[in-house]
Amino acid sequence: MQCYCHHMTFRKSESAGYLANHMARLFALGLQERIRPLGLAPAQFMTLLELWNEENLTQKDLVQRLDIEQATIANTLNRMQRDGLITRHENPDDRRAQLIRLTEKARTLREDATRAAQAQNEKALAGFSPGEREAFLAMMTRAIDAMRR
Amino acid sequence: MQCYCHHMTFRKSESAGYLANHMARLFALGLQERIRPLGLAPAQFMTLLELWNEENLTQKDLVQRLDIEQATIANTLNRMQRDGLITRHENPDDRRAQLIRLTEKARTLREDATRAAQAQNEKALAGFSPGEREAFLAMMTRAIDAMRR
DNA sequence: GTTATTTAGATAGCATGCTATTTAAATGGA
DNA sequence: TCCATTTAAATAGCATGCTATCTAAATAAC
Repeated sequence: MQCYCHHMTFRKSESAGYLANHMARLFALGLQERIRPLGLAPAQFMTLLELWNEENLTQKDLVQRLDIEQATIANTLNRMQRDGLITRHENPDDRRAQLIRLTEKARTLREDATRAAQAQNEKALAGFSPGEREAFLAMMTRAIDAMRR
Repeated sequence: MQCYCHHMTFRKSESAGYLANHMARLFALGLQERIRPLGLAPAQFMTLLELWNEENLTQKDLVQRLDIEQATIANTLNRMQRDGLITRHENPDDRRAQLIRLTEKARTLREDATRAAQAQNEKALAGFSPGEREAFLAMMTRAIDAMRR
C-alpha cells in the first residue's frame, strides 16, 4: 500500500492548456487533410489569409498580424515561394525589407481553401448552438488576450 | 476600383481553428518558460503526466492516452531518456514492447511542474468565473470529441 | 559626416508534431 | 509446423513553431 495523498491532482482533461493543445492538433490535422488536395499546408493557409486581404506586406507586417516569430514566417514564406504561391519584390523605401505578393495560382485558391477551413470549423462546432459558438470564440479570444500580456 | 464582392469573408478572429492554434501556441510558450528551469519541455511534461499516474506503460499505451502518433512519442521518449527522465525496460510478456519507467529525478519534478502548469492555466483564465471555466473546458472537450470522429 | 544603435531579414539549431516505411516479434490459419 | 498477417517500435523525412545569432541597411547621436 503506497501513499499518494501528497501528490497534486492534475487531470489533463481539466487543464485548459492540455485541451487547447489537443484541440489545436485536431484542427490542424483536419484542415491539413482538406487543403492538401489544393497543395496547401496549414501555416501556408494562415499566411494566405493575410495576403488575400492585402498584398505587398513585409515579413514584419506578417509577424505582427499572425503573432509568430520572424524566423517562423521566413521559413513559411520560403516554402510558399518554393511552391509557387508568392513572389518577393524590392521595397523602394527600404532595401532591407521585401514586399510579398501572391501568384495568380495563390489567388485562385482563395475560395476552395476558405471553404475547406469553414468545413473544418463546422465539424468541430457541429453540436454548438449559435450562442455557444459566439461564447466559445469570445472565451478563446479572452484567453489569448490574457496570455499575450 | 476593384470588385471584391465575390470573395468569401473569412475573418481569422472568428475562426475557431485559427483561435485554437493561436491559443495553443501561447499556452505552450508560457508553459515552456515556466518549466524550463526544471529542465522540462511541454511535450515531456505531457508525457510525465501519464507516467506520474502510472509507470510501466508502453509506447502503445502512451499513444492511446495522449492521442498522438507512435513516431511522436518515440522521439519524445528518446529526448526524455537523453535528459535522464525515463528508463526503458524489457517486457517479459512481449519482446517487441518496452516498459517505460521514471527516474527518481522525474518523480521529484512532479510538484513543481504541476504547479507551473496550473499557474499558466490560471494566467489564461484569470478573468473567467468558475462557471465560465467549466463551460470553456466543456466546450473544448466537445470540439475535440467532434473532431476525433 | 562619421560612428553607434536599431531594425529587417537570413540562417543555424532544436522540439514537437505528422506520414510513410522498415524491422522484428507475436499471432493466426493452413 | 509453417507461412501470412498483424503489431510494437525505430527511423527517415518533412512542416511548423521556437530561440539565438548574423548580415546588411536604416536611423540616431555625436
